[in-house]
Amino acid sequence: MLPYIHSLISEVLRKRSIEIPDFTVEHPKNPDFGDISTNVAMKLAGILKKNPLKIAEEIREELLTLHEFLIQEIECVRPGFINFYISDHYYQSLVEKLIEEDKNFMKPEREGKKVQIEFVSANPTGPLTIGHGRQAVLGDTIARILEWYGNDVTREYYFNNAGRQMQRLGESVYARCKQLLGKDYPIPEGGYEGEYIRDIASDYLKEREGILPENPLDRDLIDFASDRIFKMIRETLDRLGVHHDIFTNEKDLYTSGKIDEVLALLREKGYLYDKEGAVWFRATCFGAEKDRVFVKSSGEPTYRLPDIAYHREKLLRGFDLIIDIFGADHHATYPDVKAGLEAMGYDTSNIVVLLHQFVTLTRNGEKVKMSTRKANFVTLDELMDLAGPDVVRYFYIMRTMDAHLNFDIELAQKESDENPVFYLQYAHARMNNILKHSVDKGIDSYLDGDIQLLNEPETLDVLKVVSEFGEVMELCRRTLEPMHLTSYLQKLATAFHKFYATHRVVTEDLLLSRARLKMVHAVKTLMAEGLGILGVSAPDHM
RNA sequence: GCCCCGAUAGCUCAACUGGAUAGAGCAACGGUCUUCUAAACCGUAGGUUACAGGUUCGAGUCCUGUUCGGGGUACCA
Repeated sequence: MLPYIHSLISEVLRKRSIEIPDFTVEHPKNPDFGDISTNVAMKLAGILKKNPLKIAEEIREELLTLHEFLIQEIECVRPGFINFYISDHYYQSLVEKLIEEDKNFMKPEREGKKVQIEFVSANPTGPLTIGHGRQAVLGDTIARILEWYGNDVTREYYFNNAGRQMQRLGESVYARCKQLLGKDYPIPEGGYEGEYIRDIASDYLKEREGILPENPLDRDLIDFASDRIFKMIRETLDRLGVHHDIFTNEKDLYTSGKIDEVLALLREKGYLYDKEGAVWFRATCFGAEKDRVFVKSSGEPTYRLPDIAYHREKLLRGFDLIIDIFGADHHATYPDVKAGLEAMGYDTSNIVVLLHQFVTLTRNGEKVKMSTRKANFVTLDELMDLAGPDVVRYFYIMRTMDAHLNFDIELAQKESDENPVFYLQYAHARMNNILKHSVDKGIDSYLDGDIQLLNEPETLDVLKVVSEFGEVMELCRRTLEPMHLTSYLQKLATAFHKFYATHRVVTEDLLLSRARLKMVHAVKTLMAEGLGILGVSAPDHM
């Protein structure tokens, strides 16, 4: 509806040969200002050097000649706003549209882009934490939104199974094995101290019949440990409803020679130089303050190099859009990756980096400091034990990724009432129950209900919220912020609960009952669709 | 020092590209179930949008500076 009004106004201006300014068409916060409002006259006031209210009146006159039946009334107000009142008929018609289009309600033409989205990407050194959870849900929900638009989305997990972290993991398991064998053997400095390490050590000894390799950095030991941890990670993600299509590991980039290719290309373009035994990249050519080391004097690459090689692979794989989701701590690294790619002559404009702020955990009103190494964290699994996957998913995307997320353990543990998720699910269950009740009452069909009977304010308010669905989805896609959908569904549920409280659906009045049942059916479809995009279940009973 | 995020009701947070009287939930207080689920609804109360300037018809939103909090700024990942 908003783009439609926008185009109507543009048409009027074009007809009058007035240059079209950058103006907004929106739903005003205050219902006294109509269903839709535009500031076009005020934008034109400066250009035309005329009174904005006068301009508004002129545009209104012109619009009235169009005899647009969807618009009931147009009014011009104080500084120069033009407010539109949309006819009830339009809102009522949405009920039929929703039933007819079902899951394609307000969905535009298939976009058909190839999208790759990388997220979570935690190295297999321990269970996923609450911090990883935010990224998992954020990435998956963004993927669902893009899929809704008919894009082909690849969910990808990139991990490092070759570096120093893996060595520390091996050493830690090794130490635990030694201890299990009755030896006094300390966990190395910077090693992993979690209980899961002990379990892995115990299983390792069992499966290898008590034989421990002599070298703590033994490949078999490390692989055993990382495989075990990866299995845990995948089970956790599975439980959360997050499924990656591809797992890419850093080790393969070395064995396949991709790292060397990048070095050769950069060398060829003249962006590398040797200094103090290390290989340096001229990051300053791309706006960085300092040049960066790509290969240490020890001969090992820094993390930037495989990151660049990996992203080069992504570009070569031919995606229309590449999305990376990182925690705020990565904010300094992605400019280097982009610089490296540009140095090789690649266009990085289709790479979008989304940074989310951290998750802080509070327990008894105090912040809990988390560290995987020290194992004083709450895992994502434990969180799901407390609150269930639906609540966890919802909580993670309730907020913009730009803001810190405060996860209150007490609140998560609390039974339902304070959980906004239940509010939505309850609305859905209620709608389902009404439909079920109508069957019990012997109303066998309502799809031929007369939508013109849906004319009370509370009923139309529900449909007004329904009318905004397309705009909200568009907003989610544009900003890649699923949060807008959560607040929309809250709004939808509120409108419905209010309708429910004022109007009884199934009554003696059969015609009215049918009309209302039809609306309930339609809104239930939309609520289920919205929850589905969020990856939250829509229960029929609660 | 420099870079990135944030600061809005007692608490957790909204406010779509600058729009009209800054909104929800929780907590507090008061109402509403013989009728489709009260996990709901209605009402009361709660604000100098961290601070100071600036830009304009109009600023929570944009610009500059300040304060506080988080994260970066490695031959760690």
